[in-house]
Amino acid sequence: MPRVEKEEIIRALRSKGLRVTPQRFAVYANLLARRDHPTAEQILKQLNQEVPTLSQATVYLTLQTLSEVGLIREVLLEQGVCRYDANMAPHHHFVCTSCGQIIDIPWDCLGPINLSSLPSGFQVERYEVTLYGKCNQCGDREERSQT
Amino acid sequence: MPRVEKEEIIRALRSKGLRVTPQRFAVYANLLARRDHPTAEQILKQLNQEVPTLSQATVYLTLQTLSEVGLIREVLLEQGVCRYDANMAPHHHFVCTSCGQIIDIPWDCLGPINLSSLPSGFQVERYEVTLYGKCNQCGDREERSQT
DNA sequence: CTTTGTGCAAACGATTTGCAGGATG
DNA sequence: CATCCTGCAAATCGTTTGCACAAAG
Repeated sequence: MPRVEKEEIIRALRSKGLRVTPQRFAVYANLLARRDHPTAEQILKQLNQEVPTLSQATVYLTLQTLSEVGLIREVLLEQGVCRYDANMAPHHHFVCTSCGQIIDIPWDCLGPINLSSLPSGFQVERYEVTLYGKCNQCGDREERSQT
Repeated sequence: MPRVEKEEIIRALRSKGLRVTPQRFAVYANLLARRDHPTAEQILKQLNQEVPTLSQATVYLTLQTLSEVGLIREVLLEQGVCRYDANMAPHHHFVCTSCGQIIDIPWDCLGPINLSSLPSGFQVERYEVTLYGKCNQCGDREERSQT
């Protein structure tokens, strides 16, 4: 769990012109501490154990706000739910087709993509790769059952 | 508009064990003829001009069915809506950050991705790249306004 | 004829909104 | 103390479901 300094979180929020409220702090800190790309509901559920009164609307609104100012990003990989990620470093995603788990893949694990034969007229600002397959655990499980 | 033979559509549906109904035919044919990754609602709206009585539920259900049997695929690139694509050839997507347009990028326009330095334990079955930037029209527009 | 598909309307789940009171800078 | 944020509940939006009837093979 990458512990992030309180001060750093406060600085980040202030730097975007956002007021530091206990709710906003809690949501952002929670997301920074997780690597599982939670949904708004999952964040709410987990936080309600620590900060008993955190309203649903606030979580949704806060995530939207943080996303707008660029402190977090949306991860859209399944129909119907929006997941969030506080890892703003460019990176790719691996989606396990068995368990649905989403794993961050550091940018340098995939070589740079050659865009030179892209039809002209496209100005690419950024890109990301989504890999689909079996994760460590699901791959192992499959092998064992085939034996 | 890539015209697809009626017979071919019927054959495709039958090959998946699906009955050929006017509604199913219309939805699939419509999606095959479009390159704009429409939402269920957009398909419904367009078809209701030709086939006046096509219910909302049928469109949603049909898209779900076609997606399950592998004749079409879901495209999840914005929060809250599911778009569909009848182009089943592997390909990438370009998303215009100005107009939101989604454009298919043929597989061969991007060189193969080097997966060799991926941490072990990942069995990649397939992948796709999402490019973000300015499309032809939006890029031009921007240049002109800067002059 | 058996089974699968359709239409309708109600149900649903995730997310958003309006508004009044509360906290931040 | 002006502004921004929160909580609550109701509203909204995309999608799904139950059920009775209709159509496909």
